[in-house]
Amino acid sequence: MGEHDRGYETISRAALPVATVELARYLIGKIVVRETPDAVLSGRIVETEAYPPGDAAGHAYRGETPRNHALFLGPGHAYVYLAYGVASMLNVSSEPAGVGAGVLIRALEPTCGIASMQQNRQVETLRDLARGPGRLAAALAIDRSLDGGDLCRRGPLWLAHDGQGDPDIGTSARIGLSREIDRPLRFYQRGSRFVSGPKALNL
DNA sequence: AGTGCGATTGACT
DNA sequence: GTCAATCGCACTA
Repeated sequence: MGEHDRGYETISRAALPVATVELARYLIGKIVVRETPDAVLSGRIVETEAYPPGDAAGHAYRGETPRNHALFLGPGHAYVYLAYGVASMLNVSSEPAGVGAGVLIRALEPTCGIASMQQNRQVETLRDLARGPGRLAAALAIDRSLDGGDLCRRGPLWLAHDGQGDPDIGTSARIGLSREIDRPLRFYQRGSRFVSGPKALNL
């Protein structure tokens, strides 16, 4: 491993919580690494949402389809889909293989490859590069071609530990849903300015 | 085969 | 604060 990725280490499958809500909390403070032929991009996860089994707002609620197949892989696989025909969304699959559930990654604090992210987003402001799920995917050049990928191995897209201590985690209702709107399944790093949503939701 | 609808974003009043 | 853009996919017929 070289300086270009700050020596990040992969997160083993065994280390990932299998349960969706636990995984959503666990991922706060972890690193998403994106490797392209041109650059290595990474950011610290500051906001997630859990979509556990049986959740009427989850994409797996009506059973497995070609689109949501990746949610049914074991923990630690990428589920990427296109929302509103405009924005790609990155999720981490959870629960044992055959059970459809996952965690949406909603915001990152950029750590490496910031110049490339600015190029990908056509935006300069550090705070706005990956604040929001669609922006995050755009910043890291994530699209459906990464759907189903293994996030526990080095490759085009993977998860890493960072050296920091455990962050202070806040909880709230999820954002942008029309169903199951009151469940406290959104998690975020308290006080982080890289968290999306109304500012009242990052206290 | 046709239709309706988002786990959003950015531009505008 | 409101609102349109945009398209893959699940659902209905």
